[in-house]
Amino acid sequence: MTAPSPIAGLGATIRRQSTTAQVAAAIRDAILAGRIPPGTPLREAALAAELTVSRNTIREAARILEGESLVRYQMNRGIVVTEITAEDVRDIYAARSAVENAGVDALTASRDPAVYAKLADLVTGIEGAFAAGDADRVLECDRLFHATLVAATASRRLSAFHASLQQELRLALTLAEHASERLGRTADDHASLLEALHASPAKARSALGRHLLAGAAELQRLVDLLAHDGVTR
Amino acid sequence: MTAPSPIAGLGATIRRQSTTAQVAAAIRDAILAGRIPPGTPLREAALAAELTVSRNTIREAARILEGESLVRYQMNRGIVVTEITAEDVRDIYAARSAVENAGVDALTASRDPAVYAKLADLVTGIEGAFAAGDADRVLECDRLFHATLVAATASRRLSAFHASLQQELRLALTLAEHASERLGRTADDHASLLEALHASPAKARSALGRHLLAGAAELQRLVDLLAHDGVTR
DNA sequence: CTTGCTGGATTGCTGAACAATCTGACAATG
DNA sequence: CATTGTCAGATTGTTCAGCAATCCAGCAAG
Repeated sequence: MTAPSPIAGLGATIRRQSTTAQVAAAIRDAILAGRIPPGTPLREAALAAELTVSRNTIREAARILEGESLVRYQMNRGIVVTEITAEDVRDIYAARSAVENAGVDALTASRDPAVYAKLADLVTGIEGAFAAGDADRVLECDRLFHATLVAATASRRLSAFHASLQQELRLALTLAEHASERLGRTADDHASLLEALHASPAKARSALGRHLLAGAAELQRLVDLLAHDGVTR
Repeated sequence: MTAPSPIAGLGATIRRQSTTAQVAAAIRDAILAGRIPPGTPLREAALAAELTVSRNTIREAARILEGESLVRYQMNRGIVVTEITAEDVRDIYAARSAVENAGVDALTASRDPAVYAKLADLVTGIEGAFAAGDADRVLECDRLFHATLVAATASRRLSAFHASLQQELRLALTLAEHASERLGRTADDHASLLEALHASPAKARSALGRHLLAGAAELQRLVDLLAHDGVTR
């Protein structure tokens, strides 16, 4: 089954990235870091010049990002960074709920101690980062916590979908440069959530439901607020 | 909130499709219809000539299809129609199970009679199509049945994800030009599944689980079989 | 206050080009 | 005879210049 040359255990594979992929990554990073706010039209010529790359390459990269719904193509109007509405937030949280509940089912069925350990680590990670005032790391650990939960389903596609949902949420979060009150509750929530995961499936489900609902409500409020101020458009 | 010119109720919107979108649609159809079997490399120049379109346009379309995972890009080797493995089938059914269970939860919570009616219609549609020997329509109704179930969650993203999963499965099915035995059980399964949906959430979940598991097993067997014959590659 | 027009900006798509890379075959080598 | 080197042809990755269609803002006219 393996390759005919089991010479060395050099696990390192040479990674050649296409220019298109690099461009996509660059733009993605810029968007997720909030350097390009939602609603901004991306001028192809400008981007091409900026990245010293052909306009066609930009377009291909944009198609990729469109597939991740980070960006939308408007006919004859070009590329626009996706704007997240309160309705979108509701939808995303509904989807997350469905997917993460599957994770809960898988975990409470397998009771895999490795997963529980990882989750516990992440909870302490959140608490530590919060104490240190490192907002980015709090969010990162939060993301990983939920990703780990979904990973318990052992389905690559579910994990990918979930990652995409979290990426979209991050898009909304860029508007809200570190809402500190939100971070406060994050730590407590995850601790009690983990507790519920150790208890019964039913408790876990309802705890997760509450956790997500709270997050959704807060983010929705935020999005609505900023939409009224009309920073973009 | 509405447009400032509520003149007429002409619901028809002019639909201008980009060439890229049309090309993507054409290729997608060809793939899903089995006209281009999995594993086939798509030569850009040939496609461009065939569709009387520029090579760049083909590439953009391919990026779109890549996002739907109908096609993969291999560095310096170009576009290849995605091949589905038995492992993929397992993964897809796991994901479907998670998503459709969310549909079950939503439906058994709302008890929306409209949804039940639609599902009942589709079951009779399956039975009718099967009696008439119309395999395509059977599969179509099957798809719609499950899509309707997921639609009960009222989440656009969940529905989109589910549709994508079903599209991937269709990719595997092209190999198996109408496995007639499979169709036989489909009718019965859905009828009893609908019954369970009327009963309790728990019954519905387990019925759905059995239904999907059976489908997965059959399709996996099929894929493995065809993989050994090595029709492609 | 709507309509019509106009010029500049930008997109959608094309067609040609060229270097880098892959593929398969064939010769050379030990 | 299995491995390695070499070479030509095919194909991809990317660039470039260009043109028609479309959008947009502003301004003139009704």
